[in-house]
Amino acid sequence: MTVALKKPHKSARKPKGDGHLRRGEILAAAEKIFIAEGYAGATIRKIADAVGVSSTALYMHFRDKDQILLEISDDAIGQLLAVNVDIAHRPIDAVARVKLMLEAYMRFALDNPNTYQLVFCGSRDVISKEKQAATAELGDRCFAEFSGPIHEIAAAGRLRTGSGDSAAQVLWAACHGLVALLITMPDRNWAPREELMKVTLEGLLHGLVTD
Amino acid sequence: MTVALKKPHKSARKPKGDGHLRRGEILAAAEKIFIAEGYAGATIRKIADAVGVSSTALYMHFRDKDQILLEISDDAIGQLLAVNVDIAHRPIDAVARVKLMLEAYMRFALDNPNTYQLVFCGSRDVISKEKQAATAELGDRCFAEFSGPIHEIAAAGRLRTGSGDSAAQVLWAACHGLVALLITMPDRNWAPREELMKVTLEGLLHGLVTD
DNA sequence: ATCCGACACTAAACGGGAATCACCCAAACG
DNA sequence: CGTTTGGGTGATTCCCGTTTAGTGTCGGAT
Repeated sequence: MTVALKKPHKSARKPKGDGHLRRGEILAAAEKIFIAEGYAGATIRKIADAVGVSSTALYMHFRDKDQILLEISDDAIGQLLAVNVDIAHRPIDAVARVKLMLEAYMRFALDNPNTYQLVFCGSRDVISKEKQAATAELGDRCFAEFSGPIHEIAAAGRLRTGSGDSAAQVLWAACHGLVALLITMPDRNWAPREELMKVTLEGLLHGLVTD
Repeated sequence: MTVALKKPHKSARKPKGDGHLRRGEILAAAEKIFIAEGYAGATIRKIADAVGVSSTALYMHFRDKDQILLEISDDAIGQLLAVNVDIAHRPIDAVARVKLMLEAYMRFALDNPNTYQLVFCGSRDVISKEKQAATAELGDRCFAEFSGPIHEIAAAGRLRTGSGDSAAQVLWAACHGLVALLITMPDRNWAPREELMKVTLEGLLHGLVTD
C-alpha cells in the first residue's frame, strides 16, 4: 500500500488534473459543502481537503473564495432565469404569469437557502460588489423578466396604486421578505409555508391590481 | 511627556474604570464603530483601541463580541418596542394602528441599518441563537404588540384571506423584505422610498382587509 | 536526446480575526 | 502591614483568506 507504482519519489502529490477537470472537481466539492454548511462553513481549506489538494491549489483556478461560491450560485440562478423565461412566454394572463414567477422565486429560495442568502441577503460587508458582477447581472435579468408582465398590467391601466416600477419592486420585496425570514428564522411559529405564500401573493395582487 | 507624574513605573496603563463606567465606555465606543462600519467592521481590537484598552479587557465586561453588539441592538429595539406600545394604546382604528406600527418599523430599519441587519438578517451561521435570547425576546414583544390589532381585525371578520396569524406574519415579512433590500442593495434603481412604503402598505392592507 | 518554459501544484508564511492563558498591579479591607 | 480581589495586560492559540517562493512534470522546439 505504501508502494507508489509509477511515482518516482514524491508520493503524496495528487496527479495533475488533465484538461480542466480539476476546476470542476473543486466546484463540485465546494457546492456540496456550501449547501450543507453555508458561506462561513465553506472554508477554502475544507474545500481543498475534500478535493484532496492543497488550499493554495484553489487559487490556480479561482481568484478567491467568493468567486467559487458565486460561480456555484450563478448556476442556480441561471436555472431560475430559465424558469422565468419559460413562464414569460406562456399565453396566459399577465397576472397569472406574475404569480407563477413569484411562486417559482420563493420555491427557489427555499430550495437553495444558502445560495439565496449569498446573493440576495449578502450584507455589503461580505461581498465587495464588483465580484458579484456576473451574478448580479443574472439577477437583473430575472427581475427584468418579472417586471415585463407587470408593465403590461400597468400599461393596461389595471394598477390601483403606484407605477409599474414600484409595483414590481414591492411585489419582489414582499416575496423576498417572506423567504428571507423563513430561511433565517426557521424555528419561529410560522403559519404553514403554503398559506404564507398564498396570502402574500393573493393579498398583494388583489390589493394592487384591478380586474 | 514620557514622565508619568504619579505612576511609579508602569506608565502606559489606563487607570481603572471605577464603578462600572468602563462597561459604558466600551458600549459607547462599540456603538459608534458598529454604526459606522457594521458587524464585520466592529472588531474587538478596534473597539479596544478606541477605548484605549487592551482587547482582553473587553472580555472582563462581556462574554464575547456578539454580546456587545447585541446589547447595543437591545437598546435600539427597546425604543422600537416603546413606539409600538404607544401606538397600540391610541384610540384609533385597528388598521390605522397596524399601518403606523409598520411605518415605524420600516423607518427604524432604515435609520439603524446595521442593527437591523444584525437582528433580523443574521444568517444562522453568524449568531449562535442562544446568545440572542434577550434581543429575540424584545423582537417577539414588538411582534406581539403588532399582532394585537391584527387579531382584532381578524376577530371582527374583516380578513379577506388567511388567519390572523398568517396575516400578521405576511405583513411583517413584506415590510421586512422592502427594508432589507433597500439596506443591502442601496444602489439599485429604486422607486422613491416613500412610494415603495406606501404601495406596500396600501396594497397589502387593501388586499387583506375588507372595510 | 536534450533543454526549456509553462503549468499544476505544494509547504510555509503572513496578517488579521476571536478568544484564552498566565500573570500583574493597585487599591480595599482586616 | 499582609492578603484578597478584580480590572488590566502581553503573549499565545486557533482559524481564516491569501501570498510567496519553490518544485516536479509535461509538451514541444531544437
